[in-house]
Amino acid sequence: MKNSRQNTAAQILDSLTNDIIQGEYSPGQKLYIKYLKDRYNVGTSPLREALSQLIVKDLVISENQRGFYVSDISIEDLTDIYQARAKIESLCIEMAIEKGDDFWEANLIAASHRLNKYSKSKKIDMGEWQSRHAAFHEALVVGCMSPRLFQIRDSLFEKSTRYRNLWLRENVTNSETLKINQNEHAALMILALERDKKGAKRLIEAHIMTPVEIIKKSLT
Amino acid sequence: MKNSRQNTAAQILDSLTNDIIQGEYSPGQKLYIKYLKDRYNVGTSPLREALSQLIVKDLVISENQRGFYVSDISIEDLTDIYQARAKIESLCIEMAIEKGDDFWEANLIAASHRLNKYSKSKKIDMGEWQSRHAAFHEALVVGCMSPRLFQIRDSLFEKSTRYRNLWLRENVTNSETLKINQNEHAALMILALERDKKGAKRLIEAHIMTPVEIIKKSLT
DNA sequence: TAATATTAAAATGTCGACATTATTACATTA
DNA sequence: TAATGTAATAATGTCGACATTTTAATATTA
Repeated sequence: MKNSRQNTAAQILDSLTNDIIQGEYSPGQKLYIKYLKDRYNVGTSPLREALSQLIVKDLVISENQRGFYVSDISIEDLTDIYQARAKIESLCIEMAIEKGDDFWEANLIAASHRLNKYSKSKKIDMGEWQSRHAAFHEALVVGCMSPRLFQIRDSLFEKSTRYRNLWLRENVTNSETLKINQNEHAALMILALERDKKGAKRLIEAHIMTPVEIIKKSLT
Repeated sequence: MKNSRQNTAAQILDSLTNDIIQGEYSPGQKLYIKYLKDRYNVGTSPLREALSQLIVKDLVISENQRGFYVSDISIEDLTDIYQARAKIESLCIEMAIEKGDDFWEANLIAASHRLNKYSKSKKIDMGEWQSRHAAFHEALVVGCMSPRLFQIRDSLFEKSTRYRNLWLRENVTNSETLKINQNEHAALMILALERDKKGAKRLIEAHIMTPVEIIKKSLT
């Protein structure tokens, strides 16, 4: 079976991206070509093509003749990424509130309901919760209708996920903070439906910045 | 002489990026591996590594077993990119106005002066003008102090440059529009120094969106 | 001993070869 | 003629080999 629509380079890119984000490789760690070839069972070319793409994605850095390294992390970078995320998300929501139509509203209400119901259920699978959580936030911004802004949003989210996961490694999710979170989500939806741009912007920025202080502590 | 701090892949990435942005290759054009190898005198590996990076930069797309193509352009993409640029630039200026200190102000005044003086000179070299123009806009936003937002700003600028250059191929720069432009620059600086966020945001967004309609016509 | 030089080992980056897949040109059939 | 099948040509994507450079280990000198 030599199938799969993707070529080896694309597959290895997915695996590597995931492994770096999940903290399988530590920040700053050297990525030896030979080791990676063995581990993922691939040849030099597709591996290096994947690493080249990871450089552009800021997950890997390289020095000529000195190889590849997982990108470093820092508190400055953490805050910068979250700050940028907050501002972009805020921008998307502002535009969504300006442009959003009935379908946007309906879809938002539905996504909110799905997240809300699941948050109150007895046994919570974190994967499922994250999926519904992401869907809710996407429903908020999708009305802004800008592919480029979504792309920027996604890439910033990917970068921030790395920090969040490094933090999750040591901390189990607190159900207390989950409830506060849930209230904010409800409030966000209402502000959006009321077309309250200022209020929605203020809240989403605070909402996104909330975990920063906690993650900061884990990093020191 | 086998020097240069960069490796072949990095060099070829620069050349290819430039050639695509300058319109050396047309949108949608197929990029044959063999042709590129001959043209840039490189082997398969570094070439494919560069092409892989160009995919992430949205300048190239690839289909498995069907090779690489220069990314297509469209009016929708043109407007989306410029719109996103306008919003990001606006965001950066807003943050710069909030955070900017005396040095930011001084540097802004200086950059404005350099652009202004050159714009009034008799013989204008377009390269030099663009350089001073870019420096002025950078002086405006640099106060926002966010590496990630700058990165986003740069990548969007690169993408928009492609459209602008495609347009410049057929149209010589109009000295009339240059003057209107120059007035806007002066106004921008004043608004920034007065810390008028709303005014500066409104103007910069309009300023960036100005060329869109003209480029649109060239594309049809 | 500390600093420098020398050698050995290891890792990187580039190339051309080759198997696989896609495309084109041509032939066959209805 | 149009549609389908077949052979040939061409292009892609992957691999391992190899030259070059870096790193580590060891020896030499002041």
